[in-house]
Amino acid sequence: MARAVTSAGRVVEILRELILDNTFPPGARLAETELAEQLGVSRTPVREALRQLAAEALVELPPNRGARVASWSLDELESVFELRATLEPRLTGMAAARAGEADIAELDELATRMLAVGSPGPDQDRDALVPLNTAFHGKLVRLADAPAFAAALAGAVRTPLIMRNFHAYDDASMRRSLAHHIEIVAAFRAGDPQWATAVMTAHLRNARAVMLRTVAPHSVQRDEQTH
Amino acid sequence: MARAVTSAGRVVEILRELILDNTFPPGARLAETELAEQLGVSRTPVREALRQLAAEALVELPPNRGARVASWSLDELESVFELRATLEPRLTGMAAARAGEADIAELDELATRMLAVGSPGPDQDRDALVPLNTAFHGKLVRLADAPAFAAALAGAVRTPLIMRNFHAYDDASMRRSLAHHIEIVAAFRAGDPQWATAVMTAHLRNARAVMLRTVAPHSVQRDEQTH
DNA sequence: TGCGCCTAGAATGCGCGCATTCTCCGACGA
DNA sequence: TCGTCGGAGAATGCGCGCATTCTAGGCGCA
Repeated sequence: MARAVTSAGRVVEILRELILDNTFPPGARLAETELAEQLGVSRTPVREALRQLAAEALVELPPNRGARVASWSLDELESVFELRATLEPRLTGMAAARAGEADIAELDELATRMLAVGSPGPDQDRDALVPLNTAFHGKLVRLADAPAFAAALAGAVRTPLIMRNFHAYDDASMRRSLAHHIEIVAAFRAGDPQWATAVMTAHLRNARAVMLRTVAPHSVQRDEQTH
Repeated sequence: MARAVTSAGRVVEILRELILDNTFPPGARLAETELAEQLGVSRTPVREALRQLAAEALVELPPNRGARVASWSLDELESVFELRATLEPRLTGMAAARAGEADIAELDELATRMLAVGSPGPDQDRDALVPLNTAFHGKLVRLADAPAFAAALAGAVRTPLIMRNFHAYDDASMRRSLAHHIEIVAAFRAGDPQWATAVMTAHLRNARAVMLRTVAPHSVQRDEQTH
């Protein structure tokens, strides 16, 4: 990602990363003064950054009451998956129709590397999966070349616990997930958008099942402080 | 809509309305100093508002270069319709499954009033359609009770020329559009989500055709100034 | 006449400080 | 003991001003 040239832009990137990393958990207070001090800028760029993040639904910003990291209820998380399950398969189909040889090779490379580092066993490295997975899905989004879809999806993916949590996968689900990437590449190679669409649907349903098992037991709503 | 209590919040609402109203056309410059003066506030809340609107993709905000109203290419507009055509039918189906008697009566009322004020003839009032139409679609969104869908859709609808332009409809398209609302209510009453889904798909395809006829002739990209 | 450099003006980026509002906590009364 | 009231401290809302960057127009030179 291109480094922002303004202070406010940098603060946005830093805060977004910290929120998605769960360094600031849902409900955590984001005090302007404190953040400004820690980041070495004045309150002004921090305020602007918080406004932008509020528009992205990453933080809540009630008037006169300071900013907190947004919380997602189970219903909302399910809704996010439902949204992805609606958008991504269709988007994958569009991508399949447009992918050239070089694109397919790139996806193949990513899927293969994910299979290598993600397969259950002594060499498994779940954290290494995150950037590869992001790259894979990002490539599909770019191939589809549908700006509004990309924007809508970006909003949906901007949710903690999503796209960033491979530790929750049991071995069987993980194997399925890795196989899906490979199969999507096969569908691309076969020039079969419907096949690709179907696999992506399965991919997301699998991810949804993992999420439900992870989140259902404990509550998602939290109200931690960070002092 | 609840009035914002902060200056920055009010500025956001005012600017958003002015942009969607096409008072500030795509490409128009939004100078902080000038806006602050006109709105009777300092530059600080204006800056924050512009940041938020930039996050909503309503304005472009390149560093050190001031804000301009975002432009939408034909491709992007088509993509917006594609997105709506993907989300709204599904969302309508969900709404159909949840609607109670009172909800259906409310939708019926809206659809009937739209038919009354929108039907071609001497009493036609295309501007009166806008709030009714917004209310109808908004009711569907609320009924579906899918927060992520609602957010994604809100982003898509925040585009000039969309949902606000009934003047572009020819008589036949207008009659179809009005009939669709009535038919959706019928599908709800019949408890048939698939029927509702299908009608909504047709509704959006019809709207898309109108848009293409409207926009295709002239370019959408513009670069006006407002001084 | 056309191209490039340079300067004046204006606009943005952001630090700073005061007025207002909120939160927390102790005192008072039921 | 519980609930209400009130004040001190802290945080937010926003106006203001300076440093930096961009833009426009004029001048010199090829």
